[in-house]
Amino acid sequence: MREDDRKSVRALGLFRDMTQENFDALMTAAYLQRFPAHVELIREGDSADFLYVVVDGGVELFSTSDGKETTLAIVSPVSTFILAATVKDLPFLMSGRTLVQSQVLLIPSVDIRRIFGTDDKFARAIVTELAQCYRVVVKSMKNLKLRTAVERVANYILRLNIRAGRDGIVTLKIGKRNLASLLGMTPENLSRAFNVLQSHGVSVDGVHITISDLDKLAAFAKPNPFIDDMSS
Amino acid sequence: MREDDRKSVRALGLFRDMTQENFDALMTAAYLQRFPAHVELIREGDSADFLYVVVDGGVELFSTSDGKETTLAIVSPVSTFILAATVKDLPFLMSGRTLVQSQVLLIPSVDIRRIFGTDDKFARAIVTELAQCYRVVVKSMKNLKLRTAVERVANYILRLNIRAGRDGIVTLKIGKRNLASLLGMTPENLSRAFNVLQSHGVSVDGVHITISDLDKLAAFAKPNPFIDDMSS
DNA sequence: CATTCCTCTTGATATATATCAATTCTGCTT
DNA sequence: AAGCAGAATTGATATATATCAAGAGGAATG
Repeated sequence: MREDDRKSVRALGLFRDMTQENFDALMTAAYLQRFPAHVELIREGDSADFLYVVVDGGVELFSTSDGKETTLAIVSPVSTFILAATVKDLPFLMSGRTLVQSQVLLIPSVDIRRIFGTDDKFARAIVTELAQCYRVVVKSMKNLKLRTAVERVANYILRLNIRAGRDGIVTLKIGKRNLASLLGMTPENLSRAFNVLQSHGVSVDGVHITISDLDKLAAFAKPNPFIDDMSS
Repeated sequence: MREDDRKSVRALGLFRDMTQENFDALMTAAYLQRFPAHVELIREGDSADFLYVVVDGGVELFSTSDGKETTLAIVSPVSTFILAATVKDLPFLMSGRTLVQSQVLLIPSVDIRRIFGTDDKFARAIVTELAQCYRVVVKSMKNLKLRTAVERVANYILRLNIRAGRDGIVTLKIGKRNLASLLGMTPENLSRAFNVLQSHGVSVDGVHITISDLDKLAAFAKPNPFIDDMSS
């Protein structure tokens, strides 16, 4: 494992405050692996033997039932996923596959649970992380139940814009097919949503989105801090 | 606070393992209050000054945006709610109102956070509880994204049946208006969903639901353990 | 450079769900 | 017991979203 990869893992909220000794123990037990694109890393229902950390690339968390499939989250570097299954030692509720070639750190769940029992700072960090995850899903739920498909797309663009520096020029970092599934709609409908948003101050050219009239877009999207704010 | 109420709070996963001393400290700092039906206990965006425990009655957690409203959960006795906001000291993401006359225990968040820092067992219990909450919302999300409205109703009936003893006779414990909102549909559509389910082995008379053909219902609903199992 | 595959887009249509309006039902109050 | 208010149902219709089918563009491959 490269030194700066190790540093970026250490910098995560989850690992930042634990003792150096315990962090080293975790890293020694862990495997850093490189996977090609479109490889299934975990499958819904499997037991949670590892905590996963996306070090490089990107992972899609999705779920399947009765032939249908939906994307539940996109995990970008550097973040962990399936912490809840790991700490509860219960089967995964989601499957996960690489979107592109990715580097993933696999930390054995038994080590996570052992150190959770002995390292107060780590235990506290897990609480913070889980609470954060919970709130993110709740927001996502509200987004889905309280907004139409076009509104969800509009607010997604607004959130991208904030993360990209509020200059009105944003680039889609995931494919439109994935984005559609994440937002709970079909790819065809996403295409049409972009067309609708042309009359609300947005123009889309491939992965490049330009917000020509931010006020107009915001007036349509009606962003809500308790759905869209990433920080709280 | 009555002795058996105190006992049922103590029996909750969250409080079961903490020291008696710390539990007593929490209970001393807490207020047990009785509220009439349809009283708003917490409002989205307010700061989380208390952790709430529904001791008796029932509480609806809901959210509002741009004039629309949706029910996110129904909390039955004896359970806590808004733990995540409490431990992170962040604003509520949901509002909460009593459905019927209810007894609610309010535990000051500062005491929760203080004892979380000193009581290992309590900290561990919070992790378990948050992980559980997280998994429940994820399941709810999958239910919403992977199923049609009628399928959600069918699976809701199946889950009720399991909790009620699998005898094919279940009773709705919440109003149909609330149920519709919880399942992400209109009351009119819930009515029609019940009609559709008549041809799949279900008959509905007011709050009384009879499953006349469990296999037929299950064949239609296609229940999925990673969405519908309460225990995992 | 052409081919192929894949994603994206567009149009036509079907289905799911919501809305509006009108009753009916039900429990509660007086 | 009559009346009332909220809840639930039903029908008619509108809107949102999905599906099916076809075509257009783009990047990888030979």
